[in-house]
Amino acid sequence: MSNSEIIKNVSIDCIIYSFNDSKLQVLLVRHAIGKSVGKWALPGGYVKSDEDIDTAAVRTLKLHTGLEDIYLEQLKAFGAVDRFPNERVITISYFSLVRYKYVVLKPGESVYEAKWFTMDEIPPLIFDHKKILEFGNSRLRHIVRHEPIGFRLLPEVFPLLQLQSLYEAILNTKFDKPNFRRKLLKMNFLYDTKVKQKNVSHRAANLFRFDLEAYEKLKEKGFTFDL
Amino acid sequence: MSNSEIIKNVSIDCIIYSFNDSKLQVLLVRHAIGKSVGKWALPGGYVKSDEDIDTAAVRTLKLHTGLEDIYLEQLKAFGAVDRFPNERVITISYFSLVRYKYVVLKPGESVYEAKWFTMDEIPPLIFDHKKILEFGNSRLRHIVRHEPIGFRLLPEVFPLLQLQSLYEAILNTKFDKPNFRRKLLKMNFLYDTKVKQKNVSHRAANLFRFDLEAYEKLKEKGFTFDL
DNA sequence: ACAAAAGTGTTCCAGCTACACCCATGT
DNA sequence: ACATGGGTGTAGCTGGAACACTTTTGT
Repeated sequence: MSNSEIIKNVSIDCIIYSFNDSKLQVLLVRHAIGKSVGKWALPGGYVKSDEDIDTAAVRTLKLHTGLEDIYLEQLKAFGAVDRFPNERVITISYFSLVRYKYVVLKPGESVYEAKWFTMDEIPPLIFDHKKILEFGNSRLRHIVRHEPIGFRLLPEVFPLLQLQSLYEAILNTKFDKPNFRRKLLKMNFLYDTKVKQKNVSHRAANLFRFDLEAYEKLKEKGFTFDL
Repeated sequence: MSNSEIIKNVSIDCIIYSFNDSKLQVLLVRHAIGKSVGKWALPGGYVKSDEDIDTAAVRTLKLHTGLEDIYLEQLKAFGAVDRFPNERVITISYFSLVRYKYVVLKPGESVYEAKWFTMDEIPPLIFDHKKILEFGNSRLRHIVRHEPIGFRLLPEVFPLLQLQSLYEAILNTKFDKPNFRRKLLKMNFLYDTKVKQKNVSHRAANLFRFDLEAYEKLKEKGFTFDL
């Protein structure tokens, strides 16, 4: 335990998304202490006086998922006077995309259960966490169409159809398979590993990898991802 | 002066944009009291314990511009440990678009000068305000292409070419006049008032008005503005 | 008459949509 | 053999880019 103080008025909450079983999932925890014992909430915590807010978010994320070096972006600060009972706490929300299989759920301090939920299973949440989650969802839908971040939810190599289902699930649409394929390949940041799927009861697909470096170069040249 | 307390660890800073003389401008103020006397800064202030953060932003905006009911959106929280000297202050930045001619600059309390600057005239700023401003600029460039908010910087009625110059200035590009015109008109949220410009030494242009209601309806139907 | 900006018309072409079709692999 | 998804080809349409052209107003 660090010996540094916390800032009483500022907290962090993280929306942690993953993709499994063809569905978008979000990580929730049940509080083991404090006013909200037993209730579900977004994983969160306070900011320490000697750490940056981004560092606090990384710490929170690691605490609940064991993961570091993850896509993590600030979402929005929520600061209604009455959002937190009795005290004034402004929360800064973050959102994060993780690869489902890499996460080993381990309830951290002050939490006795951590669990993935699909969007139609979300239980009642404490405070304004439902609002935060909804805000995150709409941001996710937006950003996923304008930046190639969907890859962060998939294994490092993946068949194209899996990428397509991911987008279909998040955006709630259908894409034409041949056209989706061509469109993405033409963007030139998907590297064909030439490795094929194993043990599938149909023709094995080639596995692709997202080439971040190639994407960065394209972006410098004015390319913008748009789906 | 309100009798409510302020939250010591949380401040608000506003990036207030306007458009004049074919250029994007931003409002800066010079501090009259405190550690940064005489230095230029983004207009800001503290959050009171009995007001929402959005309310604090609206209050700050009104203090410096006299304006209410303005486009104002949260940008991002900045919370590096060392961003503020000696104390720990996390700031929540907002950005706002106003109509230049509606603003009467009146230095408020604790500020002895308020002034518009174009982007290539920005003086040194206190703390991390330069970083905040740059973040705001890139957000502005992004949002302006994906939501029709450019109108907030223009008079309520405007000729199309003025809209085009606005976009050209913000995005630093050139558009083809006929094509720009057709593209925007086809979107069906510009209402032709049929009123013409006066006293211009060339054919008078029709003045248009942004029809928010029409735009909202289009959005519901899945339309997305893209420039 | 001329300058300057408003506004219209039209050609050409890239890129997207829609859909038909063939390929590979496990049961 | 057939079901399932992988992957290619292509005809047709749409919308945007480029640019020529006409119109209106003030000096």
